[in-house]
Amino acid sequence: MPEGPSLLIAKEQMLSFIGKEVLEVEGNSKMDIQRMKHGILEDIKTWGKHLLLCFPGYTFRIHFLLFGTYLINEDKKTPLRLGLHFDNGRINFYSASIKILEGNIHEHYDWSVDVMNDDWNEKMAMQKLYQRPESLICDVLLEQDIFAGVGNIIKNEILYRVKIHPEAVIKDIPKAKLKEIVKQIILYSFEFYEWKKAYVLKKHWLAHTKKICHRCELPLIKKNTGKKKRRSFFCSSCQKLFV
DNA sequence: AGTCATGTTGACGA
DNA sequence: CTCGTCAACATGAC
Repeated sequence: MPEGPSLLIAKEQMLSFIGKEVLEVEGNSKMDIQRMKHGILEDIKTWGKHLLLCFPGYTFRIHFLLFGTYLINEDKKTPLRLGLHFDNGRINFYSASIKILEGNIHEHYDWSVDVMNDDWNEKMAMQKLYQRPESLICDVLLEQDIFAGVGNIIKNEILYRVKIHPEAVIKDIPKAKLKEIVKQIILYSFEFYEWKKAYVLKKHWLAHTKKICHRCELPLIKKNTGKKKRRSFFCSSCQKLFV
């Protein structure tokens, strides 16, 4: 469920609950989820991979981690982490991480680092890249402080698109190319969003989980790369360490 | 059936 | 203090 575009879809599917009173709360979360009972859901926001249920004076932050899911007006067998009932339906969250953020939500988040947000600031992202010349591009793309919402799929797909090797060092990548990478992150994230909504996301993957490079027919390399050791799929012929 | 993965945090030791 | 490593959480696709 995780990457940023999926969170935006989740939010859209829950819009009808905004402005509604929470009539009943259930679930095995250790947080004080009963606090939401009789609360009015003021707004739903997303920041990167965070889904934010905003109430007056506090916000419940839902993070799906690797396995988290949600259902609207449906149940499944796995333990319910959090269920919210409204007069027009209900939301169930499973194996998600839940935290409470006190006070004004804007005090907690910098919206300009969220790649799906209208306030996304490309220049700030570029500056943060320049500040990390020794980092590998595969690590930096997953940094939520720089590219909130980018996950491993987006990482692999955009590096394949721009023909940059995941183990390329930032300082070896020309600024124009770095800028192209940052622009592709935004472009691809919105394509991801459209494809996911249409249930055709996987068939548009060019690199992630793929075995063959469709450009040169050579086998794609599968390797855990960088300090984060997350799996990368790449073509060692098409994708360059130095440009 | 066993492996592994769209993720993050916290503990621990060097 | 910072860095790297590891465990923990927990589900479903293959």
